[in-house]
Order: sequence, then C-alpha cells, then structure tokens
Amino acid sequence: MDYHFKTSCLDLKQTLESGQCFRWRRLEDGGYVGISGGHILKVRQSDDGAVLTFSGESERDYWLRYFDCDTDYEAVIEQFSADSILSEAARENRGIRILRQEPFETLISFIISQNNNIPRITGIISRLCESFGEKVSEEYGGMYSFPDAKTLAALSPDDLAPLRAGFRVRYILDAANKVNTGLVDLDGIFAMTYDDGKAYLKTITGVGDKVADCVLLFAYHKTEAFPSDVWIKRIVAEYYSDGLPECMGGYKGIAQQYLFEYFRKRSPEKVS
DNA sequence: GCTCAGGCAGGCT
DNA sequence: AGCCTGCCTGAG
Repeated sequence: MDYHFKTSCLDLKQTLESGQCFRWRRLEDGGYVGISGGHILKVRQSDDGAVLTFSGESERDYWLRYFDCDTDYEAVIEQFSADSILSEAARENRGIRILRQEPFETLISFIISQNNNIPRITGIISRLCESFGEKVSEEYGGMYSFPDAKTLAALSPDDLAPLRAGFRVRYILDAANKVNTGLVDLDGIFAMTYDDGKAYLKTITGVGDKVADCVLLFAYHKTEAFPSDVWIKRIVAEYYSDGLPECMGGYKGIAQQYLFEYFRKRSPEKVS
C-alpha cells in the first residue's frame, strides 16, 4: 500500500542520513527501508515529496507521525530568514525533518553515540537488534525490532560484549534497568517541560546534556532542545558568540540540524 | 605508536 | 560551578 506524502520539505537523504536515526538502509533503487516500533517502511523520493510503502492501512498514521507531517517546515524556514547564516543553512537543507522516533530506542542509540562515530554507532545498534530484537520480517536479509527494556535489563555486561560498545555497556544496562523497573517512565516525558524532561533523563547514568537534548528532540519533538556537540560548539563560538538569534524562537533544535549539516558539508575533515 | 569520533562520570579545586 | 582525565573501540 502506497501513500504519497506531498511536501517540499522532505529529502530522504538529508533526513535519514543526518545522524538523528541509525536504522535506515539505502536500497539499490535509491529508496530506503527502515523499521521503527516494529513497523517496516519502504520509502522513495518523488518530485514533490516521498512515497511511503507499508503493509496495511493502519501503518499510515504511524509513519506520517514519524515523519512529523504536522509541522510546517516552510513556516519555520521563513521564520529563520531573519538571520542570514541560518537562513542560508535552512534553504540549502530544507529537506531535513525532525523525526518522531521511539523513546527507548532513541535513548539507547544516543547513549551509544557518545564519543563515537556514525559508522560504529550504526554497527553497534544493528548488532544489538540482531542479537536481542525480534525478527519482524524475512525481507532484506531479516528485519529486526529494537529490543525492549525488559529484554535488555535481563542481560549482563558479558552478554553485551559482542556488541563492542565498550564503556557504554554499563550505561545501556543502567538505562534499561531504570526503564524496566519504572524508575524512569519514558512515556511521562511527553507531558513534561523541556527543562523537567532534561533533568529527568539525566538521572540515567551515561546521559548528559548532549544525549538528553538529542532524545528530547528526536523522540519527544521538544524543538527547543539544542544538542550541543563539538561541531555546534565551534559554530556557535565562531558565529553566535553573543547568543543564538531571536528568530530561532522555540525551534532551536530544527535550526541546529540545518546549521550542523550546512557546516559539516563545508568541513574538509568531515566524518563519513 | 598517534589522534579522533555528534560525551560523560568521577574526582578535584 | 568549573576544570581535568580516563575511557572501549576502530579507522586513518
């Protein structure tokens, strides 16, 4: 079943290879296949948006929400036009969208991301899913769901050793245990303010400012989150030392993605 | 050997 | 509160 999502603000490469998600694979025909929350999607670019291919009618709402169809990116980009650098970055990367991903998967993924590079992050996460997730489909050499907190909480550091996640293993287990016991209620964060959600997430070992901001932005769509990594720190120090521009408003997280991509493209020593 | 990768914990002042 | 330093692992 196909659904044509028409928008001028969805570029699959810009969005799915931006580093906000790690479970999409590029296919030979140029499309992508991915899995989230046990749902599988094949998607390809069209002239005026993207064509989503899924297995049943009920899947449509899931994937439209995932691709954040209710946010007016045109309007956000227009709002950003008051700042010249941000304006150019936004126009050049207007196809980026902030996905609405599963909280637990996003939490674990960004714990793994710390002091790490994207190819390795992707590798660790695929091994995690293939080892401890459920095989949802035989297609594409096997599609595996992201393991749930209960499954991970039952594991030991030795069980996770084959992932080669290094020192992050104890963080993964701490997160899984806190979620599994209910000490951390991930669903509750949807109703929290940005500040409260951030403080709450930081009670998990291995979650600091950067990881918390990524989770708040990429799972809870709290667009005021502004994940500050080494790249963004350099950009802010160079161009926004007096503070972030007013026109970012409550969309600092979307601005961050535009700026990150804009400067990453221009950096000679960029990472794959 | 070395550095770096979309950081963080733990210990120190 | 702000500074260090070490950290699993793999690529260059």
